[in-house]
Amino acid sequence: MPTTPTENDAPSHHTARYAFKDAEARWQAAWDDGNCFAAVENPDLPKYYVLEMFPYPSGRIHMGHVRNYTMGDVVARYKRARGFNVLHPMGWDAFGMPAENAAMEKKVHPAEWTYANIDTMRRQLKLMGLSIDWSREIATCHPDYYRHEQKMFLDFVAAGLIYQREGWVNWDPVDQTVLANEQVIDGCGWRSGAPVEKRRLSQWFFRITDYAQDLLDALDSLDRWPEKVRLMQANWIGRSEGLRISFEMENREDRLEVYTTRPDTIFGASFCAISPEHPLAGELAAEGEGGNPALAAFIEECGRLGTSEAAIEKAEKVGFDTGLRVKHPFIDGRTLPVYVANFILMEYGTGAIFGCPAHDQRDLDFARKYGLDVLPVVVPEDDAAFTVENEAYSGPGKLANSAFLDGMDIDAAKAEIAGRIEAAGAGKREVNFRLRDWGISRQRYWGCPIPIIHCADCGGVPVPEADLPVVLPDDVSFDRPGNPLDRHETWKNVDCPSCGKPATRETDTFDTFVDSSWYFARFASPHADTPTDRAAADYWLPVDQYIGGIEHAILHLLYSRFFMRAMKKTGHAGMDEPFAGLFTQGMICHETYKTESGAWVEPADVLQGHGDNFVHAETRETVTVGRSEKMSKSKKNVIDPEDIISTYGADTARWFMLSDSPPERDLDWTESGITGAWRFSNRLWRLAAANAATLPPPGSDPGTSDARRAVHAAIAGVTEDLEAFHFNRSVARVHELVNALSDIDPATDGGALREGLETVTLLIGPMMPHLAEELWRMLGHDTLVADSPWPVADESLLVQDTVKLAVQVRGKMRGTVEIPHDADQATAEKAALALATVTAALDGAEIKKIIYVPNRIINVIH
RNA sequence: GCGGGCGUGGUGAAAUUGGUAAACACAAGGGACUUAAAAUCCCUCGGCUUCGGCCUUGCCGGUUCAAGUCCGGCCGCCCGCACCA
Repeated sequence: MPTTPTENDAPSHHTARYAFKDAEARWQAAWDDGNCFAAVENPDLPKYYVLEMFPYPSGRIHMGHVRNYTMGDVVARYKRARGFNVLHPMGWDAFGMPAENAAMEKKVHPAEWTYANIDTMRRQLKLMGLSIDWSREIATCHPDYYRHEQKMFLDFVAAGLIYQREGWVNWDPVDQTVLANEQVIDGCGWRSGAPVEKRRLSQWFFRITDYAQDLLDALDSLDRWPEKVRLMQANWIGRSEGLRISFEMENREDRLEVYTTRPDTIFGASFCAISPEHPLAGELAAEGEGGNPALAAFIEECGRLGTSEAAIEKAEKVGFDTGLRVKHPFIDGRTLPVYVANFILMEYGTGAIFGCPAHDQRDLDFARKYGLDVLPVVVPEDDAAFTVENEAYSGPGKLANSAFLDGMDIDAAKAEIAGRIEAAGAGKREVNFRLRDWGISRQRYWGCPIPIIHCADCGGVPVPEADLPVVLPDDVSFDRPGNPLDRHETWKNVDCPSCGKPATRETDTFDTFVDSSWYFARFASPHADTPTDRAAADYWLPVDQYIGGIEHAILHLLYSRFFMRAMKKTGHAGMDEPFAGLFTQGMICHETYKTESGAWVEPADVLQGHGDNFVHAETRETVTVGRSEKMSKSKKNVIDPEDIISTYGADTARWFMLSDSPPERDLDWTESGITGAWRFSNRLWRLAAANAATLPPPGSDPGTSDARRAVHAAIAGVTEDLEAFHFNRSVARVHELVNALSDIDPATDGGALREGLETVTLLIGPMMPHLAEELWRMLGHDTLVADSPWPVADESLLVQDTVKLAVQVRGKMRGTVEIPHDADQATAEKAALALATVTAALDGAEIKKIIYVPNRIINVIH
């Protein structure tokens, strides 16, 4: 660790330091006393809702939070200064697994653990000096919050937005719960990292697929979202246009429904394949005398292989010839074998395909393995000798070997087949989505109870509204794995609200992503008796600027978009899209250290020896410096924000977070970076402290000094950069301004220096709010920067009388000339041609052309 | 495999969207102040140079009066999705 700066050293102007500890506490109290950041609906003012993704109360804040909330606070304070009625709230995403893990490991109740963490993190966030309306604080684990979630669930059920069904689910064997598709990453649970298994369970689902098309189309309207996030969502929704074809089967009355996006390749079809979970597969295994034991065994084998997603990905493509054959729809007398194949997904399309090996790699692998025909039916143009060996061809070309399609391009052939199939009543055009309905049942205690009672006679009965909320029981134990609600007899066993007979509560709780799918709406009216107060929600929503990590590009951001639509349908909100503007920040990275034995080492335990040699402080093992990676406990490369804040102050931490790296990019935590920020805050403080006493009073004439141009250029520049989220450039411009102010002679240009110091104070207000208040007071003001309007640049000062014009000869730089601003071409030419370097470069040659871009460049061509 | 992004000094980066490449900072080196250190202040800081200049934004080519920026082709990293028919 660096030397801790001591406060209040010698009073010399060269060595005195900013006493940040006292100042930061003092100004935070002043903002509280002034109730500065309380948001009140006011239809006469333009509103601006700034929101950072709310934290999970894991224990302590980390650097990612500091960066996230600093950016949000800059936006909130800047917009306030620009006259907006700003809403900037904070809350806690407080349900979830870590609380239960803590309960199991530390024998502490999840609620107690969670609320203690919230207290710690609230205290830490307050140290940062954020302009938050704390009166709107919410925690999703509190019944005052989740009772409204239960109410909306019942409304959603009534509106047909929710259903219950049994189905295959992703089961996390470590967390002992179901995961949504979005929560399975590379075949493993997003939290536990354990390989996910397949289980069949009864689950509640949100009908997000009903909105697939709308969620896709509306992405175009989100013009203040990163292109990357919109693209990721579009890919996730995964729209595909194709054709459902109904194949006639030999010796069977029913038909085989197949979905394809390549109907043009129908003449190249050499087999059909169905999922092991397809009903037909089961029927064929059971039919006839004694059934088909080999097929039944194959299906069972697929089920066993398919217990983990990871296994599926590595599994070889295998099939089983059922002996059944289907008739080719366009070739009389041609039939195709029907296989059961392990790579066909029941959940997509119809769970059945036709295989065209020449134009699909999977089909080709399958055909080679089972000796099926490979007939190319799309041939690239100008390739007479085209054949398919081990690589399927999926590029453009003309149809061949395809009867009436021959010579067509792919699109025409698709249309032709679709038209004929539809005319014959043998299928129809169909749109399919990759997106699945959102399964929200979790077999966990620490979540919002699903307000349903299961009755043997009445089925799943909604809990009557009068009985809401269904509150989690406190008396639970975590000495056994599984869900304690399941074995809580008095909580679980209740009478059916419909018929009065004994019944049982649903013991599953909501996926915590449900909690975070509407919290932004609750912030508009956090104390309302209903989920939302429509007047408040209609005033504040949508969130104008949302800020958070890219890791939520799909999960949280897609769920919330769906939830907003569901709330609109049930009258709880009036719009479709929750977030008008989205900014995704980069991560905080730090160097990693490893011993020879491969163990990670904390930066504090590393000693630097000679040059680039590092050793472990205790063991003296050689330590190698690894590449910079995302700060994480497992890699032991974390820096605790509270240490930094207590050593350097919140403003220094905030300033460093905004400096150097563009906010969307990863930021490398460096010791020198934070000390640099600390030195700058002191330098600025000293500049003001050294001059405050002798400056002319507030409101004095700034005079006509040239220095004023730098002041107003800084206003214009910082304003532009903050609007565009270019915080690192704002920081650079403030540096430039302070450098310029340091050169002003207070004796001759005191008015200009006052204007400059006041301006820089207001400009850093959103970024280093405590220091800004301190300087403002020092400069003789008794108002708060937090209540002060943003400075306005004097346009007339931005235009310089003369400009330095770049001079080129045939595109090569030859020097610059100083000419009047907006000078005409003749003036510019005369000045340029008078330049010695220009005459030398021309060497008497005839000038053919002169290109002149006023105030920028002049290019002489010979 | 499919989709997307990125590549600029020792380092983080900037470049008014085609118009003086390297702003601002960090690190480094030199100096001042100091018994000394810290803090602070000043200077140097892309490369080569015969001191005239020449070269320089991953590599090759193109468009243009002019290319870090636009187009084509390579190379290298990073991210997302992935048996989706």
